[in-house]
Amino acid sequence: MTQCKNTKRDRILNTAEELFALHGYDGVTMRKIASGASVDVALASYHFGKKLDLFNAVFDRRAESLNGARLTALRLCQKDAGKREPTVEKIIEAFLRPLELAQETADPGWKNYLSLIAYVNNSPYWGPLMMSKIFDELVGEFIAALKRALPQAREEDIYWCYHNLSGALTLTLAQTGRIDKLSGGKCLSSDFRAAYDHMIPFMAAGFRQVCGSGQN
Amino acid sequence: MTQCKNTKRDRILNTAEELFALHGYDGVTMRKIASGASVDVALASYHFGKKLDLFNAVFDRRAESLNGARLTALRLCQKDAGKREPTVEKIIEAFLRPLELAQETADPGWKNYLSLIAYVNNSPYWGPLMMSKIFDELVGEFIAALKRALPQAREEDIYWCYHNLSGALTLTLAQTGRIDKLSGGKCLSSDFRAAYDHMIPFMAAGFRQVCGSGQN
DNA sequence: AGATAATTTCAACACTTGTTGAATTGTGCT
DNA sequence: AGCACAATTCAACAAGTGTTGAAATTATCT
Repeated sequence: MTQCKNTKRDRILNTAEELFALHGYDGVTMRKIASGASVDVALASYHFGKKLDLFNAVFDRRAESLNGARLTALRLCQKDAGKREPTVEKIIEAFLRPLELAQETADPGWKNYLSLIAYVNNSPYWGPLMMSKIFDELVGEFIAALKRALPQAREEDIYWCYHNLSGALTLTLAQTGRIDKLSGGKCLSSDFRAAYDHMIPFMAAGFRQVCGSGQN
Repeated sequence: MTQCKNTKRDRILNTAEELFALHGYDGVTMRKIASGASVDVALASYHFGKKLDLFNAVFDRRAESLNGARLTALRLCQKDAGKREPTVEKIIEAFLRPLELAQETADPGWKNYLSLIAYVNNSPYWGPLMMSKIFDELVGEFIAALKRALPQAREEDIYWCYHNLSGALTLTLAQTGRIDKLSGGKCLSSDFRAAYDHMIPFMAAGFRQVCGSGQN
């Protein structure tokens, strides 16, 4: 767990994380970051170099921890399944639940971080530059597991289904609050539990529909 | 259909559309727009006022046309269903197919516009400001239809399912090309037909799973 | 053709941007 | 204490920002 030291260096990272998630890379200035962190402008450059380097530092900071948690969840559900392959539902749950946990932490940094991931993943400019280096390996593991759970599926179908999953997840991470208004308050973007409790069976059913439903 | 006059005014709109979709509001300068449109900087201000007004003009330009097409598709599938309610699948298809058509137009403006919609919809800052005024009414129609098609569903479940649909759609519109790399070229973001052909049954199955499956 | 209005360019404004080098303060070590 | 080094601030830079008013050009109409 990334602890929340109150050094100026970490305050810069936290503020940058929050502002980049809300306004995107170009919508944030070094001065706003510095001001939000109650720090001189030059200090951010001193610690991180160029603005782009700071952006990358924010992006990388929680990556290992997050990937570790998700991979552990996958390994665990594979262990639970014994010799058989885990269910599609279990695999998807392993993919998603660690995010719910992160978002529910008291530290708002994780919420901001995941919102930043959503921003990057949905951006035609940043997506191709940033997503692969951090997430491709992990996603590959999950896709491999899904292929084994759906052995009769065509490979491309798996990828299209994953694309749907990734999109729904991305919008959830973004925390736009749109569903709050649409539903008239009946649903809340901040109710992560409800979001994932609905997403998991929804996505599992979609996978089975498109990829042919064996017993998994 | 918004025609593609080559007036300088329209060139400004088209270039702004393209750049806003790619880099977001703050990632684009009036000068880059002007330069891309081979036009003086001051002309954009002359025609549209402030930068934010230009952004709104781009956002509004194709809205009516798009909403009209989607509503027509909904009405048509309702007509086809006669006295019964249309299938969940048919409703979702009416929601999505007009977008595919738009993206497949020769004019790249529609692709850019929908990518811009994706940017706005996924942004915690812009989403709440811009999405409602244009899309709430239309979305309300579709959700009402889905409620009737799934009469035993709890209202909140419908909204959560719609949220999943909206997220997957958003990532598709964004055109990040991420699936291209992930799948090693087996899937292409630019293959809109394949994207929607997979999305429709996937989403319908998700809705039925979460919202209880009557005969619709 | 000539008058009027719409369009387009030019030049400039006040302000903000990221970044840097020098100066200052703080910290840890012996 | 004194020294080395990291952390932090200050001041300033050249470049880029949105916006505007006046001038110049083009279109429109009688």
